[in-house]
Amino acid sequence: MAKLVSERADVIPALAEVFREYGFEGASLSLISERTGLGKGSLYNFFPGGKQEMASAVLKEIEGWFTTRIFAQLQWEADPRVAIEQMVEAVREYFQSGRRVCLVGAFAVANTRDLFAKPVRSYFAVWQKALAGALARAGKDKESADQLAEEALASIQGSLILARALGEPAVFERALTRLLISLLE
Amino acid sequence: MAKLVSERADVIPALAEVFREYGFEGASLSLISERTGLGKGSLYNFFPGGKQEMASAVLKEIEGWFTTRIFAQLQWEADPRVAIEQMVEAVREYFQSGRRVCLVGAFAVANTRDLFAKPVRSYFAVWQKALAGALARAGKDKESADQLAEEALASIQGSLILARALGEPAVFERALTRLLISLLE
DNA sequence: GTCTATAGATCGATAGAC
DNA sequence: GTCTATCGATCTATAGAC
Repeated sequence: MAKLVSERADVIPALAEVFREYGFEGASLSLISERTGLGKGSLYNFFPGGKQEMASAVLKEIEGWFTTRIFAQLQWEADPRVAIEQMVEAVREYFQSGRRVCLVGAFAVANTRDLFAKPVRSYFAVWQKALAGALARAGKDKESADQLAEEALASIQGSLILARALGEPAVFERALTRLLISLLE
Repeated sequence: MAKLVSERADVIPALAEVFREYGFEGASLSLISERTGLGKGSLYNFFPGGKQEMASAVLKEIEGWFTTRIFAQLQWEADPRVAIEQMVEAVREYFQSGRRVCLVGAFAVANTRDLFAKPVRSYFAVWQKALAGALARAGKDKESADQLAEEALASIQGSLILARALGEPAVFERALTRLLISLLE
């Protein structure tokens, strides 16, 4: 055991960072090779489908992270208010207080959007449904739960963009603070 | 007069559409040539700085559109509530009810972000300031005006992403409806 | 399994005929 | 001023040595 990089899963975090920083098209194979420390041969050994399979693997890992850390709590945590608080904290941590861009959001508007339309759609749809469910269990009627969840996701995505555009991560922090209040009131 | 395409300004709308659809890197010169109907020679005659100058020209035109149609009203319209209503309508129209992506937002998170950081920052900063000013004139205190304006921009950007990701332009429409209410209440 | 070398295509940009 | 032809660089992906 204790191998540094010898399994497919080991390179995915590095892949994710490269795609986040450079986007799908901007992340060239030479750059990926450099940042993962793997030659192109090794990369194609792990991902026979090439760059597209690498990006798909990253999206799958992201979906896994959110499922474990956020969606599952929203669905199964006994106290939905606690689950919502944990969601906001996990989101703050994941996006590094507004310094990290959302790869799924970026893929949603990029020109490569059709390549990843299904996982992108699923990511937001599952999140919206899980959050709306928790809000409903917290006492909201179905209609406003659906609407609040939709607003929440849009607020997270929008404040990430605004924070990045203005060079002010605090915009993201403020949005999360308001979000917590509006979801729990 | 009545020339079809014989001035620099005539090709900018087509350029804007290509950049919106394919992003900066995805918009290749061959594609741009095809969509504008101009050979590369002509393109470089209009834009000696190449693709980067084309994108800058597009950003400048976008800034001009928003300045005329939105920012100016927010600043100078006698009734700030009327200006805000007009803003929401202009935004709905501009983004084609959620079917059109925001190029400035896309440039803010793309890997080319440093290339256009200044105009991107300016676009959002000026908008936020103009909207906050109108809200203040409508009776809000400065602090909540600033915050509301920030929320509004994030909501527009976020709902555009969400609408695109889910394939549901209605998400954007709903966000605008809520926005109008929250800004005028 | 991992590397280097390179194929084959396309990129942004330029040169030169007209 | 607009085109075509083409440059050198870079891209994804593959082949083959080890």
